[in-house]
Amino acid sequence: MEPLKTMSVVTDSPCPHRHNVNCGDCRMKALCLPLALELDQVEQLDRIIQRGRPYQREEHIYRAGDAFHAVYAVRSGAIKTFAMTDQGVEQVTGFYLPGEIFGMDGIAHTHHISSALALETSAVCEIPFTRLEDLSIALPSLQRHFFQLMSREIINDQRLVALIGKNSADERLATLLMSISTRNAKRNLSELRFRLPMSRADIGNYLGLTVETVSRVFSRFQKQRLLKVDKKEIEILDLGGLQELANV
Amino acid sequence: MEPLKTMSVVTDSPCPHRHNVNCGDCRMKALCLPLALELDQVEQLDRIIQRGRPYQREEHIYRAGDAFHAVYAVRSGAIKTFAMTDQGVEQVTGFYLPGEIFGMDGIAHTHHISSALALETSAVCEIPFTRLEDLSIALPSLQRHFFQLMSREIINDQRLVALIGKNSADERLATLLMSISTRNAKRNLSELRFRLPMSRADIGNYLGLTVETVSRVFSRFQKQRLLKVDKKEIEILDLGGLQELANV
DNA sequence: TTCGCGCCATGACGTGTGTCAATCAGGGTG
DNA sequence: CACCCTGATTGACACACGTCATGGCGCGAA
Repeated sequence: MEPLKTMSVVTDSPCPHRHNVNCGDCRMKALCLPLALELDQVEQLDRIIQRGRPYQREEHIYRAGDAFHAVYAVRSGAIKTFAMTDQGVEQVTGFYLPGEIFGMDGIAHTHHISSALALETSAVCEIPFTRLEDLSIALPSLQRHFFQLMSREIINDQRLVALIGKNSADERLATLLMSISTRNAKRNLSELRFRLPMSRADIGNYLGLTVETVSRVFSRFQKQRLLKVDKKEIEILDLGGLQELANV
Repeated sequence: MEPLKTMSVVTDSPCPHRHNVNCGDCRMKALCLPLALELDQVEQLDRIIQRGRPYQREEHIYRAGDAFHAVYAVRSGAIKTFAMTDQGVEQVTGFYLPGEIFGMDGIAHTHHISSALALETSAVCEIPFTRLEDLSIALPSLQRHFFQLMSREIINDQRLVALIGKNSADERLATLLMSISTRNAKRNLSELRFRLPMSRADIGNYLGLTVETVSRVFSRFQKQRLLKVDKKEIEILDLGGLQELANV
């Protein structure tokens, strides 16, 4: 057996969840807010960002009804956001991976209308919103970058509407898998082998399908030699075939 | 026959599409961008807004591929926005009524990725985006207001995802009708009688349904005495019943 | 007027996905 | 070890909605 890779969270370099990392040193800086900023501007942003201890699996970052005061960036792990319809039905609204921003739907109101929880142990940067607003006035490129981030969120949601409204179960799941694959590639992880952080139920909820259908599609994809599936471990055997199914 | 009501667009008071109206006099100012601004700030905003001649039915405000340089506010009429999937399938992404802002999905890129066209004769305010950004730096309340507008767009899209992913055809159409009804009420129009500006095909496309299903649901709603339907003219007979079906 | 064309409505039929139920594997606990 | 519990898989069946086809209505053109 090879030596243990990470003994504890206190180990200072290789632990992905350590929280004493500033933006300049963060592995995700190329994907995240600092993208459009000069070095000294990144330092200004850095000073307003708050980093707490990592969240454990199933722990909430915020809940619907909480006062809204920040947006969040994922540094490690995976986050799911979801809303409740007034009949008490959960609606998963998104899965967020390292380098991605979530919580922007809270800006419209004084309180969150959706919730966010960690799907696995996750480190999260908290960006107090009023201070981000102030800084955006001082740094026009930050303002622009944040407008663009929100616009991208709108585009993503619209694509999801199209996906759910017009595509079959196979196409929906293929699209989600391709999305995770390409997002992994951006983070220099394998685009062919990865572990899904969310349950089948979450996937179904997100894609407008039942758990049973999600399960059947996974089985079908295995029979067609598109995937190798072992619980949450996914290996893409035929990226081209999956891409063709996916709604790009 | 009674006297003609509006002889021409030059008539200065009752024509809903006239374009020589500034924000301060606009009937929609309570719903639109100026909402959060002081009087002198509204004047500043007013100076950057461009108002052209009204758009005719089926005329494009912008097309996918056009350079992005502005967001838009509807002053009269009705606008539909839509994207094309790369297989050439149209996806209607929204219907916009007077006082509402559209085009925010273009901010993320240098070019529009969706298109917008007038469903009927419509007057539209064009808000050049770089000037809006500049002004947002000078007027923090404008920056905040615009962040909130975009956030609201995100929330709307997420609700649409839930609607399409989890609700029946009846519930989807009821929700759209209730949405139009309440938006009409905000504009001091009747919430019980209105004319749908879009075709059955547009409704179906937006809600992830076929034209035939939309047609059948309208018929069903008439049999159940929820609605009176005459082509595009809608009269809501049982607002409570419709509300109950709607996903609020 | 008559023709043609969109748009809408309605019926017959097929099917993809939901529903319900049974079973299984894995992980935690006593 | 047995036990339970949650998540996942698989099968049988039902049904809501899509598909295909027909026909009507209203409107503009000739």
